[in-house]
Amino acid sequence: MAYWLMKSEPDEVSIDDALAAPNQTVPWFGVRNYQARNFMRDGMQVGDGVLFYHSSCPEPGIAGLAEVASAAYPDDTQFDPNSHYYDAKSKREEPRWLMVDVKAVRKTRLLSLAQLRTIPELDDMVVLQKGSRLSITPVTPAQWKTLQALLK
DNA sequence: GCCAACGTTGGC
DNA sequence: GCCAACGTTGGC
Repeated sequence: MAYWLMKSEPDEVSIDDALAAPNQTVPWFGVRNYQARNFMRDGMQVGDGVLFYHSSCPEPGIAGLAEVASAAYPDDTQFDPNSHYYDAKSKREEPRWLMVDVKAVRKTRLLSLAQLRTIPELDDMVVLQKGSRLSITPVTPAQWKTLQALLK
């Protein structure tokens, strides 16, 4: 069992959108970073815990809890010339980009980035490191436990 | 809108 | 393989 933080722009897919989706599950399309892809491909397992993070919005922070609901599989948007996520260099026989399904568990109070930075136990969280931009980052069991207590 | 930080591309 | 130039992310 592993834990992850996954960023989503609420204008695109918010925790409310995910909760309203069929089976509270959304495909996590649009990841175009190799490190993040590799986390999905090599690190994630069905049932892993997910912190649903809202980014690029007025108040960025953790907005909900979710879980990994599928293994990694090809992200079809890479083959769609009309998609913002189209990648002309990716071939169907050898898809470059993958996604997983994410099932929303519940909405939480918004634990803002500013608040997260004040919690000493979370100092080492990857997402809080200077210059961190990765849209998917690992979370340690200790960090997860701390956050669960805060988000009860 | 600004800009720091990081990732990717491509010439050499 | 180096590295400059460019593109993107994302907080502010």
